[in-house]
Amino acid sequence: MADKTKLWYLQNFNLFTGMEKSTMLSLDQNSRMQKNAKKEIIYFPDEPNNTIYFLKSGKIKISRITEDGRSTTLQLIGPGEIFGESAILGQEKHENIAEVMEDAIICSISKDNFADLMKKSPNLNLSINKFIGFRLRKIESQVEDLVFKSARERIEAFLKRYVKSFGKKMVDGWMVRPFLNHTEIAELTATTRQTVNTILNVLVQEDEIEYTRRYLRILSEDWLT
Amino acid sequence: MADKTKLWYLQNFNLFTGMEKSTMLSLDQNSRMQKNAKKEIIYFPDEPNNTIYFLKSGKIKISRITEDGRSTTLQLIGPGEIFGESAILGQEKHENIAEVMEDAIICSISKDNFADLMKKSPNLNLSINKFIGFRLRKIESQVEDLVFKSARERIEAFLKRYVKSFGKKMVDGWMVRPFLNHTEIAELTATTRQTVNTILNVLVQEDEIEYTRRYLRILSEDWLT
DNA sequence: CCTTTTTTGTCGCCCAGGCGACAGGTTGTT
DNA sequence: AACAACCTGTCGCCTGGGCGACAAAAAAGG
Repeated sequence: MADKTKLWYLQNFNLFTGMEKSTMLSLDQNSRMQKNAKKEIIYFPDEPNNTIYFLKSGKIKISRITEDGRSTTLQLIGPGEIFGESAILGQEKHENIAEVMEDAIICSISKDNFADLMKKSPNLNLSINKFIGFRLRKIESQVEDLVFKSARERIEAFLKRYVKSFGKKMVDGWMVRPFLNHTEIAELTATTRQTVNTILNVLVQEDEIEYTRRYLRILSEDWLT
Repeated sequence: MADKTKLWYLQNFNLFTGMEKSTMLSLDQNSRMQKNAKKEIIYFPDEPNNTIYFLKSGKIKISRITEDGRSTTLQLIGPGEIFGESAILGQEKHENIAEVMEDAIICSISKDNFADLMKKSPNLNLSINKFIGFRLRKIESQVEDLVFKSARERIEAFLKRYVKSFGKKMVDGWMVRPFLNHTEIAELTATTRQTVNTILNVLVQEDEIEYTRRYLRILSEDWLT
């Protein structure tokens, strides 16, 4: 379990540490920066898939939508992570939707340019492989959670991961701000808004957490493990 | 939908078509063959992860087990596919269990040798990337299914995929043999033995399928789409 | 401020499907 | 042929949690 939790925040390793100077340089030359505000969509399903994105700051939500409009979140992308990586995995069209959750600064590069870079830099290749490995394992454990865990367990597990990836350690526990609303948590945990609400309140009752619309605080360090 | 179904059998592309002769040769030299009977375990969770496997014939089940013994199947590997690929994705220990479901012939190569090969052969690298891409998308749609589909829908979807990947087209529909038992189907669809039993019988009533312990036949071509 | 929109909080209904239990079939073994 | 081991078929109970509905609170916008 300790190991499993590690997985979710280890991924924040910097993709470019130890990268050759030349690679960094040509990455710099071939990429472009953009700013995107909350709620903007970076890509839609069925759009051609030819760009890799690096998130400098903000948060991106990768999710799936059914024809009848229900939606579930597959990944939350944080600063230092990449997304749209399916382009280098030979996928022609997006199947997911990428939406900005918190104002973001994004750096992007065409898949062709990136493929060239990967050919030239074994280090980059290795890092990317590792990165994809993380992704794969994350989704596998998401399947495991869906199959074996109750709604409450999924929500708790999510809170822990979230606070570890995005929170700060304070004297009196861990703290994240801003925090998500109930609908967003529901989509992340495959539950409903109402259930999230109830369970969150139970956790408050039980003095595990403290939360408002602005922030979430985990009171006891122990609870995180 | 048509496209989504495609995904599940497209993966049977041969990893080595268009491979350089030299690569094939050194693959041949560095790999070794083994035969494994049904129920043998190829690897366990927590074992170090330093081999890539190619399945020549038979079937392998990749699954996860909880401490209390419940288990769910993540992937079924068929002839022509690889498994244990997480080794090249920087994972040190197995998290899944690989079990032989039908007597298998397996070819294996150490991850170090394989990494060397990949460095030398851009084609291999490309194929592997594609392959990993398929894996990733499969699991993503598995998450989608778990979240949005009913037990019946999941079982139906599974039958369709299964028969398309492993079945033969006959004059009077599609046919697979041997077929799985109810517990195995339950683990593949995240349901229970009893539910599988009931739904299978409903499908027989409705003249969609015909099945015995030995085989499964899909009666109407239409039903498959 | 006052109005509109977005979130949160709570209830009650309802049902898909998990689970135990047990009976009858089938297959493999010696 | 008889026994063991496994697989299929069926019932009935029981509950987690989805879903609609609506009220209260908070935030946003003018």
